[in-house]
Amino acid sequence: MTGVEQRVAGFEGQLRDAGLRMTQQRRLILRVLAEADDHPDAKGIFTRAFAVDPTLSLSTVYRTMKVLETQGAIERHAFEDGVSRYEHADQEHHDHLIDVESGEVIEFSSDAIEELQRRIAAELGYELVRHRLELYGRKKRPGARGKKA
Amino acid sequence: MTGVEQRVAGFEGQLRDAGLRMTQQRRLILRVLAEADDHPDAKGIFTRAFAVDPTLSLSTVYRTMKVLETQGAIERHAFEDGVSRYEHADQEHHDHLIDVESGEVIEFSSDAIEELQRRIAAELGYELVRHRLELYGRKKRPGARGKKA
DNA sequence: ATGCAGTTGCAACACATTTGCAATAAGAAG
DNA sequence: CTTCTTATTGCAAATGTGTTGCAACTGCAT
Repeated sequence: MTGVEQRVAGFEGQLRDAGLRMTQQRRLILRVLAEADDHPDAKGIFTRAFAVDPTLSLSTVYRTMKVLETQGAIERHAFEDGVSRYEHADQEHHDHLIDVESGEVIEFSSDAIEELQRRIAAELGYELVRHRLELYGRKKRPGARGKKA
Repeated sequence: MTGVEQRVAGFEGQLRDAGLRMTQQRRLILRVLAEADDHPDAKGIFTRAFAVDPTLSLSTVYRTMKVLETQGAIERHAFEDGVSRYEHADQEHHDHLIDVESGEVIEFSSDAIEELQRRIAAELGYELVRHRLELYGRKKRPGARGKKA
């Protein structure tokens, strides 16, 4: 819902407040991230941005991701494929379900699970700081109900 | 509880059944894993085993871990530090809580959370294949109750 | 004791990510 | 609008974890 323009402008303000500069490459990367509706990795971001500005370098993408993560502007995830994937952080907390066949990433959130995790941590004598929850599943055919006959 | 000897012998049988050989280095690595009560990474396993047999090579550790994982003898985990960590698989399923201050890994299991995950996946139209759940927490001081005053 | 695979050690390689460094460009100041 | 300071960039080289080709070696079945 939030406009891409506003989102980029928001990031820009955040950077400036931290004494950092809003460069052409950061603006570009920010735009790519704001427009992404998936969870691209550094190379994916680089590819999309490179299409717009062929002078951009991959290391700048990595460095920018680090800066943005520090600023809390993006979130980094590492699913089972090992590489870091990113998404902008202007949305509420959610976890991920990964389709083991297609690799597609579906976002979901569950208050019940959040609460349960907090309780489990508490029972172990810990205060929950954060968590990582990834479900790996296979799409059920609409017709099939439960286990296959 | 299970004796280290029996555990190693068990692994040995598994390997043999799969037409694989029980070599000195595998025996050694198996022993290191059986004796480990933490979640060492390849280098950690190598270091412990190397202390016993200085002719062992790191690549053998990596190769052995792959074989053992395929045999279902060990489980591989990748926490936030990125490297693969291993533990023997002769125990029931459990998840991990990592102490953000000390890095200590605590194991736990919860039927409630397992069930909840299955239900969430089902609601999204997926059959849960596996999951990854890691809680990151800070130890509560015994005296403190809930949030600090 | 013998022979055929499965295994090993080593070095080279693969890949994601980081970093040193000189050149460049934000953006504050004048 | 020019100047100046220094954050930032591109490039190449370096890391770090994990993999692999290959010749030598060794389980283990016979």
